[in-house]
Amino acid sequence: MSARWIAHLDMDAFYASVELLRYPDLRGRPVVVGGRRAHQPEVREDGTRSYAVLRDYAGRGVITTSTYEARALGVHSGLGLMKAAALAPDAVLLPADFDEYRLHSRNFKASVAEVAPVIEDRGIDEIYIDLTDLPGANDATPDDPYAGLRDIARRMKAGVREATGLSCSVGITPNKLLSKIASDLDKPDGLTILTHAEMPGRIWPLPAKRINGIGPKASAKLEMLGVRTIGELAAADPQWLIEQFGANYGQWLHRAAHGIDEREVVTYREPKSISRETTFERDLHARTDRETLGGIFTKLCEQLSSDLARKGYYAKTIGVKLRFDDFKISTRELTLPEYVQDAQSIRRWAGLCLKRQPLEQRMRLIGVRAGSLCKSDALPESGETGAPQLDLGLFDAAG
DNA sequence: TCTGGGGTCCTAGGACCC
DNA sequence: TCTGGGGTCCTAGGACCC
Repeated sequence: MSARWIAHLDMDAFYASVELLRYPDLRGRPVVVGGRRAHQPEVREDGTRSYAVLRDYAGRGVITTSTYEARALGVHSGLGLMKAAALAPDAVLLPADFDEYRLHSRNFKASVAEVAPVIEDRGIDEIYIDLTDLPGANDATPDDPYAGLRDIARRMKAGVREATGLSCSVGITPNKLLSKIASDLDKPDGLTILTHAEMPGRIWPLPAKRINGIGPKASAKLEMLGVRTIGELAAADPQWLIEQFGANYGQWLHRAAHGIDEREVVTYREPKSISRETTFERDLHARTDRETLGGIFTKLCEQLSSDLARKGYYAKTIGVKLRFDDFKISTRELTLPEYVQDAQSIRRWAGLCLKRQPLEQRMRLIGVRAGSLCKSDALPESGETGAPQLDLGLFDAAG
């Protein structure tokens, strides 16, 4: 296999940076985005703006993004707003404006595509780019073996800035796994190019959880086993890792720690599922809040239906998800006798799923999910869908 | 006063079929 | 009375990511 060059490009503090574009007077201040009921800035009579600050926020919600000034105070994404308020009461709080972020997202991706067209979408603020076949990618000068890659990266970064006014960080390595780590090494506005030769110096000292795919659970277990850094993970006996984590994950851990990753840059993927969920303002109970819940549930089904229609999909499985007051999650799903898209059908099947849920506990979230998707124009002829897989009388009896 | 909303992938048991 | 294996589908839960 010939060597590859894969870039990972990550927008710097994306949502917060977009907000700073329209509220430049906030530059330099700690700013966080999040909270469904956060207040819009108000314009005073003298033309200056007044902003909501964290200390005034009451209710549910987490930080979606924060500026680097806020992060310095310990306020980063995922943190509950109430906890964040304790750390940084004077930080400015702005509501999320996803339409605006999506607009900038499209713009930055389009500008990168003009430099390098083989792009894998990884959400609203990051992409992988395959640079392998780009002219000049392997150009070197006497003082810089990566002069060609550096030039490509500079053109991408300049294009992103021109298209959006925003900065991004880029990592370039032989694969996605290493590039993802590399793009984070020099944030913000960074550029890091490295190969396997630099791993011992630059990658192995990092904590194991910096590897994409080692989350809170795995890293806690690794730590318990005395493995803290990627280097320690690389030094671990692969057989021992398999014993601890199972064949698949154990083997993957070993390979990841050695920077081995053959995954291709995938330029298009069909969606596997589409879902809608919402967390309530306060916990609700199936009995005492029946009508409120019913209204929310119906609305979610309608939203899901219009999402399916807009994207051109039908679904053959429908599922519901509940999150209870203790944060435990319960899901139920059904494979349907036919493909559905309309809100009434979704609501009917989702209702059946709901009937099979335990409903004693208070709930904080409800969600509806459509799976086993099929493009509208590729639906099987009616009659081909076959007989119902389940005797629905079963559920009536179960109540 | 904890903890959003949208996804993907993996595992594992049971049903069912050959 | 004891005893197959393999393959696929369905379902629930859980880890992880942005």
